[in-house]
Amino acid sequence: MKTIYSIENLHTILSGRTHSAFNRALLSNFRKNNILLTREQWTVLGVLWKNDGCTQQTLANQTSTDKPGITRLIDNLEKENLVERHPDTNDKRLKLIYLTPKGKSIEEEVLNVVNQTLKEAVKDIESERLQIVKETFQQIYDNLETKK
Amino acid sequence: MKTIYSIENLHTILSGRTHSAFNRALLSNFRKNNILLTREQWTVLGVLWKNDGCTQQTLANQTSTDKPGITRLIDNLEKENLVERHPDTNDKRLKLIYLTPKGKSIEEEVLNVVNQTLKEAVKDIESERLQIVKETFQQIYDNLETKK
DNA sequence: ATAATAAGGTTGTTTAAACAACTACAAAGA
DNA sequence: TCTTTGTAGTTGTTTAAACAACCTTATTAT
Repeated sequence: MKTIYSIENLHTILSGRTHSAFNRALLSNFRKNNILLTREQWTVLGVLWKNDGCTQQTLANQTSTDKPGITRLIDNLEKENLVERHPDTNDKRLKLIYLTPKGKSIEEEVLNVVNQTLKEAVKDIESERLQIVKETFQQIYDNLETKK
Repeated sequence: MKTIYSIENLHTILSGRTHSAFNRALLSNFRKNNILLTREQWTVLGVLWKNDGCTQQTLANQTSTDKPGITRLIDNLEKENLVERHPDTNDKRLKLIYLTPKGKSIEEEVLNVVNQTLKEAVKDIESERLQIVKETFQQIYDNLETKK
């Protein structure tokens, strides 16, 4: 069983250490700007800012969160008055999630902080290398998910 | 404010989607082999297999887990009879974590499943590109952590 | 038309991440 | 010596990940 790369280094990549660091940095930058959101909550809002009024299932698909996760994220976003659940009148199974005025109003501020944090993260890294990272991560994701 | 790469794609990388997929795949492969461990528990055991009897603080440093996290991981590993806490006689603050015979015995089996899962993950990906991913992730991690 | 199947959401449970607050002990300084 | 400071570990809380079980409503098949 020949090993052409270091398994340990690989595991370090996939273990989520850098992902956690990004999460911490983003949360810290949110707090500095008095934004009381988590990364996951922001991700949900990010979908809604482009596609207001979509279903929870759509949110689940577009954020790679499972259905129970979306239920709880929406619960918390509702408590903060950022979104509202509107039952669909045609299909009573569906709940359409709409941004409140408050939810709409924070878009620019939040995106600024997100972009700023991403810039910090990739400081001094060539875009060609980022492109390779992006493609490789997509391929790893496909390798792991499509075989099921 | 010029954007030379897609912020959205970047966020997808750093959001942890691929990391979660790897976690799921590893857990699934563990279950198929009747190994009742999580990725985090395995990571702790991985340190102990090389450095049995180290302190919880060492485990925290080497696994990028915070101290409360290690406390609970060790709690669970102790319940499964995989490790034991031994208070240090010289420095009464320290607790040295030792593998039990059971904890030692599963090393080969667990590492086989981990390696197998890593191979699935990076199937058909050139090692040069993995190297770039590794280096880039290290740099992102440094960018985010060293500025604090 | 009715039964079976599928889809959308919710609830419950375990494990982990992050952070604050705390206890116990050790080391350093006055 | 005694006080201060630092280190190691624990407990508590909120949020999220994963997964199973469940309820309700739609759709499909017979």
